[in-house]
Order: sequence, then C-alpha cells, then structure tokens
Amino acid sequence: MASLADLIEEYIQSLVEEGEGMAEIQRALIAAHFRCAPSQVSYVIASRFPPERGYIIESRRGGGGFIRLTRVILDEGSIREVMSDAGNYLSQSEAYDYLERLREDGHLGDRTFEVMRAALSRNALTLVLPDRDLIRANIFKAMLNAYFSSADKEE
Amino acid sequence: MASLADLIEEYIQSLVEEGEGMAEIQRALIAAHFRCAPSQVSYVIASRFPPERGYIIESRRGGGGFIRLTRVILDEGSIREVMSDAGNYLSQSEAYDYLERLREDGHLGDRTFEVMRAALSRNALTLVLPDRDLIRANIFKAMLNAYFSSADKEE
DNA sequence: CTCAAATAGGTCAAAGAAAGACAAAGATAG
DNA sequence: CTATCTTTGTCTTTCTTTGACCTATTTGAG
Repeated sequence: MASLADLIEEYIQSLVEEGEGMAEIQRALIAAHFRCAPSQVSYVIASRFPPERGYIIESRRGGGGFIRLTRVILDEGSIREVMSDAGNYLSQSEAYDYLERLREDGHLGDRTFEVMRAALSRNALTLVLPDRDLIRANIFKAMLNAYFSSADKEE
Repeated sequence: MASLADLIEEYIQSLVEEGEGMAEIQRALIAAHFRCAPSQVSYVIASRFPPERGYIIESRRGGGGFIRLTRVILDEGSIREVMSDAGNYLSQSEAYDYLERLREDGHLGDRTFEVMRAALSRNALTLVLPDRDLIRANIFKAMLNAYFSSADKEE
C-alpha cells in the first residue's frame, strides 16, 4: 500500500516535471490538499528530494512564502565529485539516491544501475552496522571507478 | 505432510505468478491470513525465495512498508548453475573465474564485467577472511540476478 | 515610521507502523 | 538420537505521521 508520503512525492514530482525542472510550491496548500500536517510536506521534501538526488531546496517564509525545488543536471565532469561526496560511510538510502541521480542524468545505463543497486543492497551486505556502511562506500567507489574508466566500451 | 511454511510458500508463489514475476506483499497481512507469527513469513521468504533460486528480495519498513519479490527468468540454465555452484563462500579468484567464463560465453558485456570485478575485488571488500568470502558470494549472486532480470534494457 | 498581527515555512520530538535479526523451543527425517 | 527444518516470540531498526513550538516576512493601524 502506497503511503501518504508516496502520494505527496508523486504529486510534487509532477509539479517539477510540469515546470521543466523547477517548481514553487506552498506547503500549506499541499498539506490542505492531502489533509495532513504541513510538516508532512517538509518530511516528503527532505526524504524524497534531497541534494543527493540532485535537488536544490530554497524557501521563503511569511506572506507569499514558498518552497522552490530545482532539479540540477549532473554534468560529466562532476561525477568524480559525487564519489568524493559519498565519503567513507554510505547508507543504503544515500547510495541509492546517488545511483538514482546518475541514472536520471544519463550517466548510467538501466542495467548497470540495477547491478550496482544489487551490489550495494543491505541484503547482499550482511554485516553489522558500522561495517556495512564502510564496505558499501568502498564498493560504491570501486564500481563507479571501474565504470567510468571503461568508457567507450559497449554494454 | 505439508507444513505451514509450504502453504505460505505456495500462496506467495501464486501472488508472484499473478503479478507476472513480481509481487509486493505485506508481511503482517500474510501472517494474519495464516494466523502465524510475522517472522514466519520472513522465514519462508528467506528459505524458499533466495537469490540462488532467482529471486530478488527488496523491502521497506515503517508505514506503507512491504516486501517485494521479483523472479528472474533465465533463458540460459548455465547461469543459474553458476550461481548455485558458487555456494556461500567465494574467493576472489573463483569469482573472477566465473566472471571470465560468463563474459567469454557472451553473457556479460565488457563494462558490466569490469563493474562486477570491481565490486568483488579484495580491495573493495576490506574484511577478514571468512567474512569476506561470504559477502562476496552474496554480492555475486545479487548482481547476476539483477543483471539477468534487467535483460532487454540497454547497457 | 513603528510595531504588532497575520502569514507561512522550519525544527524537533514523540508516537505509530511495519519489517529485520536472532534466539530458543518444537517438530521431523535419517 | 541427532541434525536439520519449522515456528514463535522478543527486541531492534527504519520509515511515517502528527503536533507543539520557533523564526522569518509582509502588512496595516496608529
């Protein structure tokens, strides 16, 4: 069953697409539309549109206030940057966010995306917690490295 | 005599078939349906739908949580064979041999080969020895399943 | 102009929801 | 009898939802 957060995410997503990568929303309006607490909308924005997925979040309070979401496309040169942003510990959700972004921006094929996702899944990495995130960060960087240094090879 | 686990397996199996290879189930609902502990459902999933048998297991906790099962169809029986041969522990050299063979047989593209190799490398898997080979086996199976379940998708 | 009211978003913690991990007890096959 | 498989229960982790309180902006009365 899709949670309320999922529905709100979908809704906001459609607004962003409609605005070709940019949307200005009013928290209270969306909350009213879904009959939920305004902070629920904040939660959705924080959890579904974070910088890891390539969104810039700006806002203004008071009369005529808004929350602006802008999708930033990752260029070829900034991929290394993503890798160093990832750091030495990486949770599953952070890792998935990065992958999502790389794919959305056309730097990763669908199949490679799925393979990497599988390698980074909590399921495959049956370790206790500080270890798991450390190994995940290692694997993440190793795979991206391999992928981007074997460019111009097909599949 | 058919055990409860067998009945639950059958039931979930039918859901997967109904969904043409994919099912999203709610653990608590299934448990209620069979009047058993929720962890029983986890047991069935772990014991009857493992990666060796070609299933991908994903899940989400919390409100609106679910367990998603995806069945991987392998036209080439040899790949499933490789997976079960691989066993629960896999050394780097064994893993590399399998990858080499899959590539030679045309089942793996060059780039995917490199990515998988990186993920399975001793370098990425900075763990002590019994652990390392166990995690490697997990990752290996997860990646193969992901790769072959996303056939027909490019790169 | 000044400042208080109205407007609107931010933060955080607590409660609720649902799955995961694991151990222990029970059943069964060999 | 023993090893393996099943079943249950308890505790943990993760994700969602709400509510109370805080901060920033605008507006308008005096």
